[in-house]
Amino acid sequence: MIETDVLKREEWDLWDTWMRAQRLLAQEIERGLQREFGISKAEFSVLVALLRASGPQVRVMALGEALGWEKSRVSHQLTRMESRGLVERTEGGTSGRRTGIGLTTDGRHLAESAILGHLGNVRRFFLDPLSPEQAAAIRAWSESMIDRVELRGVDTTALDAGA
Amino acid sequence: MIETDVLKREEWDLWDTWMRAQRLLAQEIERGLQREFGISKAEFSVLVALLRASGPQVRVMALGEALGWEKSRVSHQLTRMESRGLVERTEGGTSGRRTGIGLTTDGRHLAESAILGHLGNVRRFFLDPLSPEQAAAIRAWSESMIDRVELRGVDTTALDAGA
DNA sequence: ATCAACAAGTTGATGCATCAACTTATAAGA
DNA sequence: TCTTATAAGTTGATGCATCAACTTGTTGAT
Repeated sequence: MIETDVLKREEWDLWDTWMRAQRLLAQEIERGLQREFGISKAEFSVLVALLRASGPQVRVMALGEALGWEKSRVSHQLTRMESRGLVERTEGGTSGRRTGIGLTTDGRHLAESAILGHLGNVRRFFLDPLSPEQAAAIRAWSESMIDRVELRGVDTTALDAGA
Repeated sequence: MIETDVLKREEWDLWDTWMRAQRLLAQEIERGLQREFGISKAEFSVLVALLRASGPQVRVMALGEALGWEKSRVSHQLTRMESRGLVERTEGGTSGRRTGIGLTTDGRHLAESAILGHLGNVRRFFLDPLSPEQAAAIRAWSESMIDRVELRGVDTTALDAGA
C-alpha cells in the first residue's frame, strides 16, 4: 500500500489485513459487552477480577497485579466505577481507613451475568470460526510473540479479561 | 482461566494468549513510533494519509475517508497536530475560508522518515518472525473475520496506517 | 519513640476515541 | 435572489490509558 521497497505489497497487505481483522474482533467483543450489559471492557475486567478475588475486600495493589494494570489506572477506573455504583471502597482494617475495595450487590450481579455473555461472544466470534490449523498457527505465533517481547522487556502478564 | 463450562480451559487459554500477543505487538509498534520519531500512531496515520494525498491541500472529509475516521475524530486530531506544527489548516478556495489542510515542512519530513522506520518495525516484529504456514493461517483467518463482520454491518475500511 | 525511607494510593494533566450538539457552507428549489 | 435543507466542520463532554507529582501509611533503624 505504501510505496517503498522496505515491504513488498503482499507483505503490507498481510499486515494491514491482520490489523484490521484484529481491530474488528476487539470492537465486536467490546460492543457486545456494551450492548448486552452496558459496561466497557475495562469495567468488565475489574468486575471479573473482583469476583475472582479471594475475599470480599481486596487491596488496590492486589487488584492491579491481577489485572496487570498500574496503580493509577486502577485508581481512576475505580473512581469511575464507584460513581456508577458497581464497586465500593470500604474501611479495611481495624482503623477507619479507606483501604480495600469490593463489589456492590449490583456489581456482583452484573459481573456474574456478563461473564457468561462475554464467554459466549468469545466463542461465537473467535473460537467457532477458527479451523484447527488456524488455531494451532495462532497459538504458536502468539506464544512466540509473547516470548520475544517479554523475554527482553517488561513483564506485562495480565488477566485483563482478554479483550 | 475463568471457571465456567461455556469455554474449556484450553479454549480460554487460546483466547487469552492471542489477545495478549496482539496487544504486545501493537504496543511494540506504537512505542517504536514514539521512541524513534516522537509521534503517536494516530499522528502517524494522519501524516501518512496527507503524504499520500493527491494535492498539498485536502479537505477534512476526504482525509477522514482515507483514514476510515469519523469527522470529529479527524478534527480533534488535526487540532492537536496543528498545535504541534505538523499540519496546517489553510485557506482553500477562492474566498478566504479555512477549508483544506496540509502538511507543514516539518510534518512532511517527519512523515517521510517515519514511514521507513515504521515499515522496518513491522517487518522486524511481525513479518520476519512469521513462518509461511502461520502467515497463510493468519491471512485466511483475517479475511474471513473481516468478511463476517463487514458483510453484516458497517463498512470500516481504512488505511489507518495499520497499527 | 522518632524519624527517614519506601510502598500504597490519589490526583492532575494530556492524548486518544466516541457521541451529541452546535455552527457554518453549499447547493437546490421556489 | 432568497430560503431552506443538507453536508462539512467544530466544539464539548465522557471514558479510557499513561505519566508525573503529590499525599499518606508502613516499616525499620537508631
